[in-house]
Amino acid sequence: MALQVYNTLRRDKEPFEPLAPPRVGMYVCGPTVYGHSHMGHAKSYLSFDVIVRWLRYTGYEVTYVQNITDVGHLTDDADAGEDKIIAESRRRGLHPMAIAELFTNSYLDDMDALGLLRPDIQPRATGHIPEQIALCQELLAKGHAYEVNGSVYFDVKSFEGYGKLSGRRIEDVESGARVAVLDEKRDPRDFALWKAAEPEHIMQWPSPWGAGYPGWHLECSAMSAKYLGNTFDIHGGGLENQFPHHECEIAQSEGAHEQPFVRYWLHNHMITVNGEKMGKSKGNFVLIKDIVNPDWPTHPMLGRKYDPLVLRFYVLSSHYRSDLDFTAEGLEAAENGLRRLHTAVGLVRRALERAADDGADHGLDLAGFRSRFAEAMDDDFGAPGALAVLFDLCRASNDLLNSGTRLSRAALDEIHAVFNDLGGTVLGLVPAQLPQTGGDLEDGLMQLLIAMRRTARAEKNFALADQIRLQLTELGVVLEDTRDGTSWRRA
RNA sequence: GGUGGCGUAGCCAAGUGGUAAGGCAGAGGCCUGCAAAGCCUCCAUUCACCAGUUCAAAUCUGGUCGCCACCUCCA
Repeated sequence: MALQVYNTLRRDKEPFEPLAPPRVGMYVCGPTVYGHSHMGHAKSYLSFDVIVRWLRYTGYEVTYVQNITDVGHLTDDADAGEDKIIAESRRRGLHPMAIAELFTNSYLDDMDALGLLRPDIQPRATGHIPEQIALCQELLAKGHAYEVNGSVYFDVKSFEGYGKLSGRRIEDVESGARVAVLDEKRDPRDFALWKAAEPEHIMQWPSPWGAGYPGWHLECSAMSAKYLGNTFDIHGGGLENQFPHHECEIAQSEGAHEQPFVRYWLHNHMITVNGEKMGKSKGNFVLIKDIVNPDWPTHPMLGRKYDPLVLRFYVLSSHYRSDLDFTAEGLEAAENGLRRLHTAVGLVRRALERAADDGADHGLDLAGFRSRFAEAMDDDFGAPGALAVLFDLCRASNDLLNSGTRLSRAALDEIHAVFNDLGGTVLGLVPAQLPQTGGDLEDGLMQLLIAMRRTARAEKNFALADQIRLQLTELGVVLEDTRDGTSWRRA
């Protein structure tokens, strides 16, 4: 079955047919860097990470662009309020660019920890002011925008497609109910492309309309066009950005370029925490560092830190297009599930270490596992179903390795390759180095203790053998006796 | 109020017309000096509820109830 993707534009799954295969242009709305990344970011970027990985695994040459927003989004609404980065810079007494730098680095650290592939291009909004001004001019020239008092607004009524992504008819988008209407706008639904800056506004740039700064939505239209062209294949982002952000992007891009903007719109659904919406205003968001960074204070809800891959497993255990409730229990279950996967892979790797060229074949239908996995992923990137296939393979593989059959190196290599390809390359859950083992010294000491225990057991000195094992357990180290010898891991 | 989505076992979660994947938790067994890990067996006659279409529905249609998201900063 060929890849099917759910396209928000059509509200249905459809076959994925890129503009110029095998090339795929993909743009995902990146973070506004004014705070540390939270679970919402984890879900979104993890989802698109696996989407990119699957596209590449199946042969597409993906150019993955993800912006870094370091200016322009306001605390309030499109027309009033303060730039969030400037607000944070005031709180911390740092220059806005220092804030952007600080949280860009924080973001990248978190994403690296979770094993995300870096996007091919990560353009900054402040690095693309000329492109944004040019787009603004284009829209003015085409009659889609107008200038008032040094600000430029998009004329929503001039673009008939406005509302096609979010399913809103333009008449329904009644602004003014909650947003104070600015007198200078012709229509309350019009949105800012360029805002005139007060003299004291720190982040401002010269423009044909005077000193100012770009509006909310402009950067994504300008930067996606620069790096992916006026029409490209995939645009991803969080569901909450569907309206108004993505709707406005479409208006800007199609208004300026007069050709379709994006072929497939993909939206990931949201994170809740203990059943409640996670939001800035609720103050209940859980940071990625809360969960995985050992140098960060422990979150009271969690009590301890987790391997970053546990978080990855947790997110991938639900579909990107369904809501995910974040709970301590869920994280615990994810940790156990991930361990099961890692145990199975570890078993194969240990067997591989002492495998010989001769030996039995595995007798498994590995092609069958691969094709079932592909079927799940090809159905709108169904990671949960793909994971289930991997667990079936775990059972089959464990069973085989515990059965006493001596498998040939080639047979073990083949099993290992499936775990590596599907669990590692595609899902990013199987690292080259399994997390159970420590450094060289640690492992050396463990081998010493394991050898001493082996001697004790050989001499039937079970009291000593148990003492070693029990005291290690208290230290958080678990010993496992297998037919290939004793291994250890952190509890 | 407008728009969109969801409701599957104790929990998480696949499945979108052909007779309920997988994970966690739980029970029993095997293995083990004892464990741990692993393996085997069991764990939803049933998919919020009510009608309807069909040989056949968790899957389609209509209705009811409940939950959520967006419309306002958020991934």
